[in-house]
Amino acid sequence: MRMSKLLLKTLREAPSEAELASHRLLLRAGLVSPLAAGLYCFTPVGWRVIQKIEGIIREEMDRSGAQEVHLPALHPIEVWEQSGRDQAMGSTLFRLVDRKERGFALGPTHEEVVSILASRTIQSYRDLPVTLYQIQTKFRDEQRPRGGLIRLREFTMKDAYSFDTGWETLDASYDAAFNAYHRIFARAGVPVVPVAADSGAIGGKDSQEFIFLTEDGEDSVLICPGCGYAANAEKASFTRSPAIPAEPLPMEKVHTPGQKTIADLAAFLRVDPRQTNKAVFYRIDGKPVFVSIRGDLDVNEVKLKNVLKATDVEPMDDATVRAAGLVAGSASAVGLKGMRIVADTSAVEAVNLVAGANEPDYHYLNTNHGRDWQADVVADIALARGGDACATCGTPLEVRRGIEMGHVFKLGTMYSEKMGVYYLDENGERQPAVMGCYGIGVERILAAAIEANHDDNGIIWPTEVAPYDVHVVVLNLEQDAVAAATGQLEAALGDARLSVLVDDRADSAGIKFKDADLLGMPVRLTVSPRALEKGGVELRQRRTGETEIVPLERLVERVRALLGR
RNA sequence: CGGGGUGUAGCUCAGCCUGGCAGAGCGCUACGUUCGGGACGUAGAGGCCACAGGUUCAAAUCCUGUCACCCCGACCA
Repeated sequence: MRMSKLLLKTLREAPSEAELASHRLLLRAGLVSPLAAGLYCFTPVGWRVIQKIEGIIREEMDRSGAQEVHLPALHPIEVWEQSGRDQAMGSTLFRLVDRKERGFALGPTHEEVVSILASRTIQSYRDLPVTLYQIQTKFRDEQRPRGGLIRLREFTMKDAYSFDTGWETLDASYDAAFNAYHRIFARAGVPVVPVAADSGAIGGKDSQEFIFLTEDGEDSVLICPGCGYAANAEKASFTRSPAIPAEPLPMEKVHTPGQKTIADLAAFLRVDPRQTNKAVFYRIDGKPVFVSIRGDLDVNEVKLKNVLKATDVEPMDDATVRAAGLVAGSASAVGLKGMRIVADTSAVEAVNLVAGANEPDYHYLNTNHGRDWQADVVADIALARGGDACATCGTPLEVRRGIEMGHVFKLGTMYSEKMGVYYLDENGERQPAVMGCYGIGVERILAAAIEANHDDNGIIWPTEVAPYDVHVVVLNLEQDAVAAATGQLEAALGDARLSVLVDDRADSAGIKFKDADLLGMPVRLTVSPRALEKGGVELRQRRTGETEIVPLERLVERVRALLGR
């Protein structure tokens, strides 16, 4: 490709809207152009990278035994009603109506549709296992698109779905996808760590996210430097610091004027926060719920949601708090009636806790579960934080930020049953297929590849996703020797199936070099009178900055070696 | 949806406080000179100052409302 013909406009300065390095470089290098929040146009160079990434995904998915299909992005709404997820998805689902007033949705994911396809094509255990995948545009009306390509409203996902006869063989399908994912991210130049993830209310079993660790990430993960345990913030388990041991003492009411927070209360009474009982009010699926947890801990709303098998958890609004007779700052489960009480194990195991007296400016000393109050549900609903002890080895956990690049998930039979994916087993009995699902965000790989591979001058493409293998800077193209060498080199590289971008523009050398650095092809060649005098063309590696003069006849060999082909 | 910020040329921004001809740099077009790290000269093109309403002799500027975009939180690839 000759740059004089290429639709590409690089920018000297990045648009002010961009904060993430990847977002800035995507715009500066002219790879994308914004259309609206969460919607981007890809220019020819940007699109080449997307295609490279999709190519890697196809190769690795095919290699893992998965089969590519293509499903509609436009779904009759009935499909979503059948699974019940038109409710669960809520306003994330883009909805529309056709000319006959029939309801449709733009697919945010494809469990339902792939299940319908599977239900018609899978009949016998002999048809299983099978893994289907597609590379498809997804639509989600996100609450907040952000970070350039990190969070889009229209994006490309490689989504795969496995169908097995049982949980045991699902493990093999899951592992195959897991391994394919490692290879995909490695080839795309994106370092990832798998972390345990929440499997949600769908009732699945194992779930892991592939996280690209970066300070600018939107997710928090907890990682144990001791044993390698890693989980996202919602899922992470940890060992609570021990309760302060004591013999139960009689409950006692004390005056605590103005003490509303745990910190104030603990200081006022000169007790450890672990010696207090924190009260948090929620509205869960429309009903008030009282949550009790030891004062030094916080509530993990995802764990809470899962424990109650709820779909909607939100803090209780002030009006409801008042209507329920709760006294914010002095509330506790002691004597509480009229709502469900959920307690973290910490609040139940500790002895002699300070708790609210449900009366302004008064608290009780020495409250004890079982004697003074009774939880309806006791469970692990505590949020892991940095510094908390690893549940496995006790080492303090570290908090890291990251971006979710992929997600693998053992779904089980929920969709099979709702969408009717049944097979006949060896005994002729009808069984639901056991499913798994596996997603990768294509644009996110592009963004993360840049995030992980750039310097102050621009992008440094990992060789497998670079839009072109070689960037040729031509200086003094008007000189016959330079023009001849350029043509010769272009042909030789082309014959060797290497893709080449030739900067034949009538711009100054400085502009061309700056653009070459910004665009980030792994190998830059400079064809110029000066280089030709030295016996060849100048080869510069983008990543290291090393330069060398390479004779034309040895060029292909040298470039191949550098690219690893 | 809550909180914060920004809307002026393709991009970065000044002008707004204190109302009075719409500006600079970069980019773009033409010609000439340059030609190994974002060159120079000359001449140009390019604007509904986000939108709507109001105040005023007069609004980019003051007031009200709306919209869009970005950032921080709850959701996800």
